[in-house]
Amino acid sequence: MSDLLNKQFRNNVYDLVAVIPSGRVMTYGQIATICGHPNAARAVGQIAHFGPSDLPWHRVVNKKGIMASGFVPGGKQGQKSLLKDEDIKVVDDIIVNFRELLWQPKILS
DNA sequence: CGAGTGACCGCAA
DNA sequence: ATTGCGGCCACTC
Repeated sequence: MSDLLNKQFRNNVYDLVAVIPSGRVMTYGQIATICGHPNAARAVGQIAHFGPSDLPWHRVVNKKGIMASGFVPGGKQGQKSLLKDEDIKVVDDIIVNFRELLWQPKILS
């Protein structure tokens, strides 16, 4: 049972991250909340760390709008480049207009 | 099986 | 406003 729930949570996170459009960012807390675990932001980070690299983790940042990843291929440098490549301006590792770029999905289907 | 870690968040002093 | 602490969840040792 618990295993299934854990798996579901992971699957949810994967799905959500995979749906993040280019030029948009999302916070761990937001993802965790939408997944059904409001305070499982840390878990999202763990899933991101051990999860597949097929997903745009570089669009996932912490509540401060700072790139917490740094673990993505290329390190923070690559991360910043990727974000900039998507019209996301980053200054001092902080996303500009982060509030505006924050993508809020309309409830998981 | 038990304990520790971590790409976090929120609240209290 | 800033700093410190706890709590939650998943994964590894």
